Amino acid sequence: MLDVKFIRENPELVRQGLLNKNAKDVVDEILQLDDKRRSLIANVEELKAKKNKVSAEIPKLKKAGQDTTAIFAEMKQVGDEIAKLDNELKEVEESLENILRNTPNIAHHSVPVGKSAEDNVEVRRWLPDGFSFEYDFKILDHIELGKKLHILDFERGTKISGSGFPLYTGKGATLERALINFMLDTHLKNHGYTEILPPVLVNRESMKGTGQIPKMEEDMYFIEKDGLYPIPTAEVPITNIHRDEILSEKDLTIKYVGYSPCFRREAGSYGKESKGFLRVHQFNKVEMVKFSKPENSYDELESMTNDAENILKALNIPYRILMLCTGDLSFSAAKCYDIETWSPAENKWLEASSCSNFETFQARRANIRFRREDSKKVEFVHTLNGSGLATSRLMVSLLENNQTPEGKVIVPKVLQKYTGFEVID
RNA sequence: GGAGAGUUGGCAGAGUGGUUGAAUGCGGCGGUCUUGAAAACCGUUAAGGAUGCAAGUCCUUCCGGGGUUCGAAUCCCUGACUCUCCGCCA
Repeated sequence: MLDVKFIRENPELVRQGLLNKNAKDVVDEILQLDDKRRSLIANVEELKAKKNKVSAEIPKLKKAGQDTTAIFAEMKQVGDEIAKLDNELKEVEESLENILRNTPNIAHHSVPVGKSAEDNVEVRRWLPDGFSFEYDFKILDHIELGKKLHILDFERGTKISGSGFPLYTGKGATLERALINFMLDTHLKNHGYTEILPPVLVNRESMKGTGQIPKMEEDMYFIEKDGLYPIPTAEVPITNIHRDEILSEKDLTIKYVGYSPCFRREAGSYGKESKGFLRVHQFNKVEMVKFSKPENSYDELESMTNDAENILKALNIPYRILMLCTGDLSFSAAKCYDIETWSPAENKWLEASSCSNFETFQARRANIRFRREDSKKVEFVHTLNGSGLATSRLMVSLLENNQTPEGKVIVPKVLQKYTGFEVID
C-alpha cells in the first residue's frame, strides 16, 4: 500500500510510477478523497473536542445541584452531528482505502522502464563448465523422463486430485525431498537464515498483509467453512510473523527461510504452458524472507539473489538473471530479479525464482515497523522475499540437464548424500 | 462438538457508567550519588491521525464490529482468540 502522505507530496512522481507499471492513474482520485477526508476530520474533531469538554463539566454541575436538562439536549444534538460526520468520514476512508489497496507499488528508480516481459533486462548468466546448448543425443523432456524412470506420475496425480497435482513416486519422491533439504541446509549453514516451518492455512488478514488480497483473490484457494486460505507461497505466513509488531533496530536484518507446499488455482491458464510441471496447482518451495532497514534493503536484495544462485551453482544448473522492467513487476514489488533455469527439452529458460524488494509496501499493509536506536522513532521496515527455490520448476531443469544418452538421470553430487543413490535408472 | 471463565499499556495487574490514556509493580530510558558499578532516590517511558515553520494544540485507541447513554475500559448484542472441564482424536 502506498502512503497517502507520499502521494500528496509527490503526485507527479507517483503518477509516472503507476503509468510505468501499466497501472491506472488514480492519483487525482486519491487526492480528492484525501482532501475530503481531511476536511471532514477537521469538522468532526472540533465537535468531539466540544463534547469532551462539556462531558467533563457535567459531573461538577450535577454535584453543584444544577439543572442539566438543557445541556443534555444540546449535547444530544452534538452527538447526532458527530455520528453523521463520522459515517461520512468512514465512507470516504473506505473508498480511499479501497483504491489504495488496489493500487500497485511503484518501481525503484534503478528498474528499467518497459511494457512487458520483452523489456526485461538480462543481468548475467551462469553456465556450468563444459556446458553446451547443443546436444549430441535426443533430449527427453521431464515428462518423458518421469514416466520412463517411474519417478513422476502425472496421470495418477490427476486421478487423485485433478490436473496440476503432481505425484512423485520412488526415487522421484526421494529426489524431491533431497532437494528441499539441500536447499534449506545451504541457506541455514552458508547464508545465515533462521528456519521456519509455517502453517499452510492462513486467515484473511494475513493474505491482505502480503497483498494477495484483494487483487489476486481469484487465484487463491479458499476454505469457506473455516475462512482459511491455503497459502500460495510461504511468503504469506512468514512475512505475517511480524504483522502488527514494532521490531528492534538491532534485530534487523531478520532472515527467515522456510519450506512449504504452495497452492495456486491458476484460474483459466490451461494450455501448452501447463503440461507437466510447467504450471501446477500444488508445488514445493523453499522461501527466503527478510525484514530490513530501508537503507539496507537493496543490498539485501542482491545478497538474497546470490543466495538463490548459489543453490543452482551447486546443482550445476545453467541459469540467467533477469531484472524485471516496470511493466512486468508484480503488484507489490518495487524491484525484482527473476532467476530462470535452462530447459534443454523446452529449449527455453524457465522461471525458478523471483527475488523482490517490496520496500514499505507490504510493511504498511501488515503494519510491520521498527524503532530506531538513536531517535527512538518508529518506521516501517522493508520486506523482501525470494524463492530459494521452487522445486517443481527446478526439477524440470535438473532432470533434463542431468540425463544421459541412455535416458538415465545422474543425481548432482551435492544431493547424493541426501538421496542415498547416484543414478536414477 | 458441549459447558464455563477470560482478553486492559513492553510485561504483570487494578479499575463495573463521569477530569481514567488509564492506579500500582516490574522492565526500559535519563539523572543524583559513586573512581566505576550495584543499591537507594528523583524524573521519564504507547501508537496512529488532524493542524502548525516550530513549540504546541486537538482527536482516536482498554481484542474486532455494532448498540444503549449527555457521557462507555465499565452496560447490551455480535465476531475472533485464549484458558478450564467433558467428549472425540492423529
